[in-house]
Amino acid sequence: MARRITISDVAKLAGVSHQTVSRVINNKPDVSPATRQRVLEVIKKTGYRPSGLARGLATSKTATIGMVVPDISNPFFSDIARGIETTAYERGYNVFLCNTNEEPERELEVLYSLEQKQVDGVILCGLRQKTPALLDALERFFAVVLVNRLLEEKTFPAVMIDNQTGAKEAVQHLLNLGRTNIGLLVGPAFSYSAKQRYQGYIEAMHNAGLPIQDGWIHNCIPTVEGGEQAARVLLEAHPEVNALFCYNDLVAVGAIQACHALQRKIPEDVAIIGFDDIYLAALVTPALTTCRVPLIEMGHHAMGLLLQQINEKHLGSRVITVTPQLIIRDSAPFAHELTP
Amino acid sequence: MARRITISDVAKLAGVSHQTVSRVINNKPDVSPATRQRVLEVIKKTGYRPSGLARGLATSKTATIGMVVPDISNPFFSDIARGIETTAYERGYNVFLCNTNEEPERELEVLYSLEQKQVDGVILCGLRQKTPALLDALERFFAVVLVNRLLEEKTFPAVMIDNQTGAKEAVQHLLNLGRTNIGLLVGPAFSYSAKQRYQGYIEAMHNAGLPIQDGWIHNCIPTVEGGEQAARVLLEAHPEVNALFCYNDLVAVGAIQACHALQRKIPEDVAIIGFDDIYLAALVTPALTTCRVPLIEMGHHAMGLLLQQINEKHLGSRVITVTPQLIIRDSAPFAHELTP
DNA sequence: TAGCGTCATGTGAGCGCTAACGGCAACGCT
DNA sequence: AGCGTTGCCGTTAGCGCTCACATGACGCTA
Repeated sequence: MARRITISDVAKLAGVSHQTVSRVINNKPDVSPATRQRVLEVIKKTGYRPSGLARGLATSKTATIGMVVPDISNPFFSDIARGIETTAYERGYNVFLCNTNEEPERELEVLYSLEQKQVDGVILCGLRQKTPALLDALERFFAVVLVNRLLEEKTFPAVMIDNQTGAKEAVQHLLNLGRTNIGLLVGPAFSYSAKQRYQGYIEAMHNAGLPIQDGWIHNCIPTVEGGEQAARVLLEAHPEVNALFCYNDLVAVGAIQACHALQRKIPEDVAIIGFDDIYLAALVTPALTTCRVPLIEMGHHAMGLLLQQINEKHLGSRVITVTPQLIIRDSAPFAHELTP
Repeated sequence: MARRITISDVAKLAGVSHQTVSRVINNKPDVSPATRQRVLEVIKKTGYRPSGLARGLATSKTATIGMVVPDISNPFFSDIARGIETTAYERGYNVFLCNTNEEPERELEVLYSLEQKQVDGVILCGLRQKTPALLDALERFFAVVLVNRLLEEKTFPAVMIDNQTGAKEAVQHLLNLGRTNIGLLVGPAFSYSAKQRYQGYIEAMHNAGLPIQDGWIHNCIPTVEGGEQAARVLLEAHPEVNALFCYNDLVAVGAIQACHALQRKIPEDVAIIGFDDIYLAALVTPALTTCRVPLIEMGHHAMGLLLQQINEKHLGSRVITVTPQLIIRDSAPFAHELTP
């Protein structure tokens, strides 16, 4: 492992100053073609690679952004990450992907870490905490974008999902299917998205002139297991329920499992709709009707907002909202597709 | 956005030299308790944060490692990432997770990028390329660990799966189930893992004194769609096949879909086994029998090997091999569980 | 011819940190 | 008393790059 080749080594070998080498590697115009060629040849021959650390220190820019997610295994976040990364790559930025493993206290640690690395900005997906320390930490970044979460205490540019409209349309689809006894597995009690999806459910039921049955609405952990348990409890207590709108696809898969266990046919006895359209939704049996959230597109938007902030500096509380699209599959088909 | 507080600012305010501040933040012993306290108070009051860039430049160490994966959405890789990250976190290292989006040429770009950032080492999962340029790039890193891939041209420490044993046991399970017409969806033609899983299939069939039927063996793209297509073609051409061993769980899910389309009952008509036990395997219907690869454990091993290399420097061609474990579910149950 | 502007290149300093070495005082041992 | 060791702290230089400014040569215009 030899000592690294530096800009000074290249300068000596090319017979120019270190500044000329810098001009060449940064594509500055004020270098003669002959000198440029000579320097490029030395660079190629020696395999010289600029140090990103030194460049970052000198320029206060690293062309790197941080992305923080609660769980990289969750397709919801990994699809957003893909969108962010594609846009970042196109614009010459690297993405430093940090996973907090669903441990909220690690969000602060990760932010400190990213600050030390002097990333040019951060994108936070599904923020779990909002302590004063965390808000302080966010303030120290030049550019910040939130995804799927707003903060009342401080506004940042954000990319949001129109959860209410998505939920309303999902419930409307169930109503179109002739179902009026519609249950709601609403996800975590204090979840931002859950509140909005609940509002969408309420709106659709009101629009149809139907009363809200508290017994048909259950909170649940947003996992397959959480969904299975809540659906089982709800359906056992309320066998009249003939449709379920679920907080997300994982919860919906759990509800499918509960129906199987209770010998309830899907969609004949209970129609089921999820939310997100993660890749799993099309692979389970029956294939899941769901609200597709354009996750990769959200990633593009988030990176776009961050770049604007980095380049223009004042974006205030700009919010981009994406609209879910209902994807009809077997778990809640169109009315005419349902065998009588 | 104020100018960042530096070590010199803290030194002035605390009335000491910058070197003393450095000693304090690095927990060096040769500072008096009174001086240390004074400095720590200034640090807390000013919110000073050391620059990781400057530290990296001065020490040639960044306490950061790179991890390269072909597709972060694939649970196989995201689970390995979790294992890597847990071990890295415990040892004070950050993980820079880089996704090549299944574009092999991006592997080289990502490696250049990681080199600029002067990461202390890299872990490469599922390497797709092995060009001379790529090998050169790998040589420039102080520490390198491969996951699920070896290179003939150059040895690096690696974490491997005992694909052959896993495959042999999966096929043995099918034989125990009384199936002798066992098909193999073998994955990509030039895949390292595919060759070993093929060998395991051959070994088990030979052990049972059964001839190898070439028509029962198909290559396929390692996706759900690839598996669905290959299974359909194979089962249509060879309706006598009553069991399928599949390259991985995604391919197996595809095979499940093909059986449904062909009105072949699982497992009564065709028993199916996958490989990996990604999270999806337990959620499809019927739940998938598969060889569970301890992915998180692989991540722990990979990071462990990398740390050894960073700290001790000469690990040669050390290879850790993990053994898959057969997980019996509905797609290929035990013989006594099969209804006659 | 003199002065000014442009082009190409070089010199010096600084970004923020750590390593290496030096200086000084206090203490203990011979 | 003299020497060596330890503890504490400070000064200097360097890591590898970029920015700012300076310099010399050349060409053009008044």
